Amino acid sequence: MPELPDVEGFRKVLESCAKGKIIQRVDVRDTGVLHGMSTGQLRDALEGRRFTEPERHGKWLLARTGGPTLVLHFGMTGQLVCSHPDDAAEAHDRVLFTVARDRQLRYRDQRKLQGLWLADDESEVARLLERQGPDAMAVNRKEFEAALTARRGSVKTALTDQSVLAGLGNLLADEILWRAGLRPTRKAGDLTEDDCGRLYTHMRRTLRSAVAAGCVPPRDSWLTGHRDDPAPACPRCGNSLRRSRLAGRGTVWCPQCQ
DNA sequence: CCAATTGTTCATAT
DNA sequence: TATATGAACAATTG
Repeated sequence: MPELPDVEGFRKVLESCAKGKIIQRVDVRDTGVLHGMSTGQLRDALEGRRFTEPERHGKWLLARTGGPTLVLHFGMTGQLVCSHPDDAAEAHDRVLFTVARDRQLRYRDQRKLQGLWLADDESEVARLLERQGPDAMAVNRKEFEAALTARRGSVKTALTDQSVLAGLGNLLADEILWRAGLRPTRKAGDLTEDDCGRLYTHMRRTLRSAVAAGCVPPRDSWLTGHRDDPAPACPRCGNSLRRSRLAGRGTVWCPQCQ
């Protein structure tokens, strides 16, 4: 699930649930999600600290404390939820942060593809994010165009490559390309200035709606709402959508509109 | 048992 | 070097 809009939603969960609150207790129920630290090290680093304004870059969430920064990635199935400490932990609640008598932030993840990192200072934060391109929400038109046209591969591969542009995943890339009327297989380097402009505009519009919804919404008018239909039809022209495989991922597109 | 799944990374091939 | 591909990671579903 988690692409940029989902992670932005998790950032808001962290903000409303825990910003300004002191971390009273850290409970690790599954050490498999900890990267490069032990339970004790995580506790020692965070307990007694206060969560400050959280940040997001691409699909990464930075939980700052004024001291060490907790860095989170949600893989395909992770989420961040705000619960009551007395609520029974669910099977996939991996780490619990008690921040008030009645508030507990939970890192929940079914598959444990990513997890939690701890950065002692800004240079360690930078090291963790060093391979990330500009954030898809923050990038300006010129940077966007420069990043894309420098690529020789397909435009979909470029859009989902986090080192080119950070935040777009498989669903968003298909959705944006469909709206912009561009085939996923088009070479990024062959895009005209007009193509790039359209792509940028649709990326921003799509992101804005998806961030408002907290996910890439499976609406009827969106391509995403039909990609799992048995015989998917294009919500714009009604023709059958085509499925293929690109960059190792399931890709859906409309041969008529794109 | 097989394939597939929204993400990332690594090895290998081109 | 840059890019493409498939495997691996883990867990679950069809």
